[in-house]
Amino acid sequence: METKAAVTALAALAQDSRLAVFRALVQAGPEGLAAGKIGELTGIPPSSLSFHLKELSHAGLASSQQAGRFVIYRAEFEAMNHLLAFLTENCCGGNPCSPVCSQACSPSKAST
Amino acid sequence: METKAAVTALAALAQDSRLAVFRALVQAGPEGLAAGKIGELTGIPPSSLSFHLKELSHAGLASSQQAGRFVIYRAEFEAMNHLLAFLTENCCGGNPCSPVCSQACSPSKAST
DNA sequence: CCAATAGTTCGATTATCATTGAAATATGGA
DNA sequence: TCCATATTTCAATGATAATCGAACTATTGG
Repeated sequence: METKAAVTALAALAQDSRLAVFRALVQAGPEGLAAGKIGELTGIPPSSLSFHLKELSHAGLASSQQAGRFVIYRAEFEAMNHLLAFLTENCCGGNPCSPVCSQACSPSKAST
Repeated sequence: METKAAVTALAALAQDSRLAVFRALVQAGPEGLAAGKIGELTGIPPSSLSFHLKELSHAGLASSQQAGRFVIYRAEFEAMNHLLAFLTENCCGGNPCSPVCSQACSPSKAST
């Protein structure tokens, strides 16, 4: 991941509403959430929400899919992983170290 | 980690110069870098650099220590880990999953 | 085709942030 | 003490971002 993409992604997350939206999507998992449901969970008004969802999508951290009248949004887990990896890349000059070793979630195999 | 701290940390990283500075600090490891050295590595002019270092420190992502004429800056690895954990917290609703499992650096024990 | 539901776009306003030269401060050595 | 080196503060400027009501588009069912 290049610097520019990382900055864009970080900027997308560096905002109250968008961080709340993104975390909701992460917690929802691969099934995603309809825009309306996100609004319900976060209390963000529709026009603002749409704006923020577009930002997240544009940053590559979320994707959308039309499903009838609804638009389903999903977290882009791979982009997220790339971002985390970028932030800690070559930690401590590549020498054996332990400062930064995040363990995001259960390492078990996906059940979906 | 609460939302506010996370937004502050993300905002601190969501900027070209600061991201470059932070990554340099991560790669430097626990020994840190003098401000001048960071300027040398990144090409950021002193006044700008000082501004950005203050932002990173204020966000809790870096710390500083006076050492003679120099000021040594270090990445705050623990804050970083908390941030990464916060972003992926309760991933997929806590169910066994694999979407987000970053492996930041060698899991071996620190040698420092 | 019409009404209802789901989301998005637009636009005007407000607020916040990045940049950097010049001046100030701090430290160490002769 | 005095100078050179290292870093920070100040202040003015320019640029970018957040907010949200109202109007618009899209889809479904009757």
